[in-house]
Amino acid sequence: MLSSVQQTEFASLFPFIQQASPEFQQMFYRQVKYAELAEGVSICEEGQQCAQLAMVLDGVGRVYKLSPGGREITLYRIYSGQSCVLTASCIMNQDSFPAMAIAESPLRAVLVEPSRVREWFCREPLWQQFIFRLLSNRLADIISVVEEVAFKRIDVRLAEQFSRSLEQGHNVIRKTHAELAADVGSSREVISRILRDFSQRGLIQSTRGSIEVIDEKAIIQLSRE
Amino acid sequence: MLSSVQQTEFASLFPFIQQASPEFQQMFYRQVKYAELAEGVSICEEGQQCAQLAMVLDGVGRVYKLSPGGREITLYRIYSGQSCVLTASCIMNQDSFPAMAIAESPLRAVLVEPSRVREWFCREPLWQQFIFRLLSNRLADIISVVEEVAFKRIDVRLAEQFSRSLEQGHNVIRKTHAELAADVGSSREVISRILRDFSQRGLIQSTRGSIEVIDEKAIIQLSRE
DNA sequence: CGTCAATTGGTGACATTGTCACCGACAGGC
DNA sequence: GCCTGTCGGTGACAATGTCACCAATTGACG
Repeated sequence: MLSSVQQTEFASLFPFIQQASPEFQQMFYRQVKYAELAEGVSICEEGQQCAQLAMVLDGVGRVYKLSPGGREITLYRIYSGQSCVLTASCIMNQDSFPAMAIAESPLRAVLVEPSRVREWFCREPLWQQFIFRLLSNRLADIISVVEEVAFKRIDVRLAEQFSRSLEQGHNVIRKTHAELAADVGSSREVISRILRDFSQRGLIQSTRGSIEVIDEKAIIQLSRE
Repeated sequence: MLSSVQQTEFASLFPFIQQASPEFQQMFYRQVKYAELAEGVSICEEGQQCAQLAMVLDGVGRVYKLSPGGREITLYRIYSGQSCVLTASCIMNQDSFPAMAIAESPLRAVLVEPSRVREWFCREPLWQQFIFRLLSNRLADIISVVEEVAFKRIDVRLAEQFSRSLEQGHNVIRKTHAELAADVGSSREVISRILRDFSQRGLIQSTRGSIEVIDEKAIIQLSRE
């Protein structure tokens, strides 16, 4: 059950709910739960059944693959107003989860029971459409990950990451080399070497745990290669 | 409109249709088309709107990404009883197609108009479920492609391909080095070198355009690394 | 404040993979 | 038999991944 404040917040982030009938809305809000997850908490483990579908109000979730050798690659991130499709898909098919998910920052979310997810999918077209859109957007996301990994040099992919930060107005990226490596699916040493080159060429300035973009134009140009 | 022979074939490959009401079945068969595509014909180009959803009766389709530099990587294949989800997903969302698809062997398929795909998705739960399942299975497929590309050595991935052929009872693989490269997302030269090693170690015997697996156990073991 | 352990980043050496520029061998059409 | 295009092979070099270290910095704790 959500409080009315929570309901308002939810409705502004998941606007499809506003188009539903008052009855559905009421039932929906009655049957879901509100939850907070601390940073770093695991949401879903590889191979597990999914306990619930999380619809994110605030914070960032990260879904990634882990290799036996300990390397990682980020598949996609979940921001507010989104939800973890993999969870949705494996809930719908009663499958096990093919990846890992953690709270990358403190998360506030609305949780839905698997049985409700399925029930509403059959009964409520708006819910159905929400889930379906999510799923097919993620499919596109992950295809672009394949493209990146298969075809692009790592320096270019790092530049892309930095460009994305720049677009959001952040020219300082607070990440360790290891975290960047996990994002692009490479290893720390490789990232270190590339960042050293970037530094020497005057593109960035790097300190422990954070990177400042100096030559924005050059970074953006590199990211387009 | 499908002939009654075609209807029978379709129903055996897409059994969900048998559970639908007679009215739906009738309407379905009346509103779809039968088509044959020659080997090598393009089904969908990158960035295009999808003209129709193809449900494959016979033959194999291949969906792949192309890099600017001319390299390729196979995302998944479409066998009989399946359908191209990407098509489905971009039809549903009226999106453009994020990859390429071609007929890898002569294809016989049933074609559905985009407007029907959407209409039935809203009206017929069985159709909905069929599309949804397809989509979420492909999501899992593509995630495993990411995993392969990001974490596995190419010799291992080649061995996996050969293992899959062996499982189907084929110890001769009729593919060129360039085709194998396109499958795993590498370049011909790399494949050539690895196959030379395989040959020298007595794992395979290779002639122009085809590869014979000699040491099945070793190939299977390598594929598990 | 000083000490210790964990985290972060740096490095050299070497294996794997990707790219480029070739070349020769082979097959099918004529 | 002669072309032409496809197929495969190769050497050289660049980019990336892996391993085994080490040094610097940070934070916790006494």
